[in-house]
Amino acid sequence: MNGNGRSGGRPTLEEVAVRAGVGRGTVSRVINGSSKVSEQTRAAVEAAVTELGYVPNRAARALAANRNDAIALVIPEPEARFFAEPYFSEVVRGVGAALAETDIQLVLTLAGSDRERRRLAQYLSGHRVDGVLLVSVHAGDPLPELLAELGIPTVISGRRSAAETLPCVDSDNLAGAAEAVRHLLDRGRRTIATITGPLDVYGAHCRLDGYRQALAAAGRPVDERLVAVADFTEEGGRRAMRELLERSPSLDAVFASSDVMAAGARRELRAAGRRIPQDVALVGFDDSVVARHMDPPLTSVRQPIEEMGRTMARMLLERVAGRGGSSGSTGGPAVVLPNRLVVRESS
Amino acid sequence: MNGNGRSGGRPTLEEVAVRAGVGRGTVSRVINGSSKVSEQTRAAVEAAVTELGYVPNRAARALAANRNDAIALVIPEPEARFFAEPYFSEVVRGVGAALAETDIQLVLTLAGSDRERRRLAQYLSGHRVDGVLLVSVHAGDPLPELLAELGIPTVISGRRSAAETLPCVDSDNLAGAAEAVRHLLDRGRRTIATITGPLDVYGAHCRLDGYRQALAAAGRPVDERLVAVADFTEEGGRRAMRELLERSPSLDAVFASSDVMAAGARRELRAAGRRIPQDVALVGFDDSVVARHMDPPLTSVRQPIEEMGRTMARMLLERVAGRGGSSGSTGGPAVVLPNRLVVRESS
DNA sequence: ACACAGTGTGGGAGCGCTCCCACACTAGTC
DNA sequence: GACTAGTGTGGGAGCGCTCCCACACTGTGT
Repeated sequence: MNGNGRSGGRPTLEEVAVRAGVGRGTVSRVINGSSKVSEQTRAAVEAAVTELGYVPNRAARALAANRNDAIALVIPEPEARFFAEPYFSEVVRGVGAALAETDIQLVLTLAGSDRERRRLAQYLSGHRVDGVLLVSVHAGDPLPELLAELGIPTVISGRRSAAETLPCVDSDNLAGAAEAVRHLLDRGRRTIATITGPLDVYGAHCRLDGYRQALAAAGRPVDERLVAVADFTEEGGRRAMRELLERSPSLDAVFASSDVMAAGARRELRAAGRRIPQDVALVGFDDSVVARHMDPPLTSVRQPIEEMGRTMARMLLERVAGRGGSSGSTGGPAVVLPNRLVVRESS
Repeated sequence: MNGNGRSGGRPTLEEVAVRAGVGRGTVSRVINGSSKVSEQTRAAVEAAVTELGYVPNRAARALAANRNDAIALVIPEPEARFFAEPYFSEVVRGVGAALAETDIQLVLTLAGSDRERRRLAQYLSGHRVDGVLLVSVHAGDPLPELLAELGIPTVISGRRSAAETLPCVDSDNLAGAAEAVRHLLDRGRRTIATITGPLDVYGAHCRLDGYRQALAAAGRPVDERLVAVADFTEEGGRRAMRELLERSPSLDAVFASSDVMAAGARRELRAAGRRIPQDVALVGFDDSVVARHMDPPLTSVRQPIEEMGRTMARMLLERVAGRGGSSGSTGGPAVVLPNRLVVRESS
């Protein structure tokens, strides 16, 4: 047992106080940026802090203040979709950026099975974090309600329905999809099909609505035979494309609700001897690595994922800070960020 | 101000003790699985814990025990290479898996600039995590030494040199590269070129060595004109490919030290009118999304990244637990995991 | 002269745990 | 029967903070 870090270890508040010739309370006030400290005293304390290299002990602070200076990012691990793409890293980066200025830790939590998710709720109830960020929550997930009951501030990514009640950050799926379709129309495409995600996923639903609205706005009728529902997988995209080609052989453009499905569609189009973009223009959604490296590179709708992460973190911090008081935010708790079309050679 | 969680809030150790009709010390012993508790008492305490739904307060425990039950995963944020690929998610997943059984938190830390990294060291020393996982550390990075000085157990991913002194987990870059080259030889390729990463990166160096050794083992001379050094970027790969084609127009295979560079090489090969794999076989390294979605799909060396993460976490936990004692591990602190070649249509 | 609010400051109490010493009780030894 | 060693247990002390009450000390109004 060598030095356990106590004897001669990190300086404590008390030691700083002695050094500065003031009381503990005063040092605490300075550290926490409280008012009511004379300029002179503050300077003396700050000097002592610097000299001693004082860093507050997080655990002690948490214990005394009943606050943790930590938030959790809960990730539904089995969700291949979330993990596969830059999505994950970008969200993390955004959240990290928002937290960089503050003194708040990011605790990562992988919630795999349903059992693990329940365990997680208990874990979180140990009041180890001040708030929770929930990514890609499904409609039936019990976690959000559980957290609400526990009184833990929560922000989720992506609305679960049009009437989302929880604070959340989403991208404008409808507008993004509409822009993609408008782009295809502008390029002179006449028969634009779409491959959607599962329609019980709200985001997928919105993208389909965007497709419809863009066509309607251009005075085009929406032919339901040009709509194929898939499941966000490559194989699903492929199957959907096959269906579409059978139903409407004359199509000259496809808007897929995800890049991965677009990749599947591309394969099927190739197999059918259609050239991209000469015969059929193809647009995806997500602007993932897949899009950039596809052959030809895929035009895709880019979500501001990093910014979404940043926004989520900021919203959560606001909520954590203002807990109990009037939540403040006027209107709904949903922030919707704009998407942007990245045009490449596939359209 | 509604309930602040104190009045009638979470039960404390004391309350459990009263309920079970024992002392605080005894409950603590049961909670921490200590020996020296009679079976009867243990049962009584466990019953009380369940009835009350007791969850230990992490902060209090940390404060009293001078331990945190948390480790940090430090990520060099600006490293596009780390962030771009599934690498990140897979490491996190592996680390998460190793931690799932334990009660240890994963704190994510993004260290951007060098300044931020220094701040981080202080942060880590004050915000007390029990250990640190460092991913993709460069040769000149001061962080590992800083952490050693602070006495914080550390495990890094990837050796920085052949004589790595820190505990680390790496994949067998040399063997992986050798396998890739052997595969090309088996396919009957005669003139195999390679595109390497920057040779001051140890891993890149190893991959080049693997290339050389595989050729040597097959009794082939190594022609230095078939070696082009790049920088792990797509554009770099492209330039390197151009060079190679100029120097050795008759090459019929290329082993690139990363998928991204392979993607660049592929573009250049296409531009030069070479078909893949008929004219030139192409093999990458990393088995990233890029590889799977390339056209044709890219044969690539797959690193067991998730397992590396798991191993790192386990090593760290071991070190955290056995701090001060004889570190135990026989021999070096480096664990090297095997790579695996994933064969696809590009070769 | 008095009371009074306002401003800075010191320090007690306590957050919920772990550590460890003290103690009761048992069982074996001389 | 007193002495030791071992086993299970209770509870004091303290980890390093924040919270908040008490106390100067000042200035203003009566």
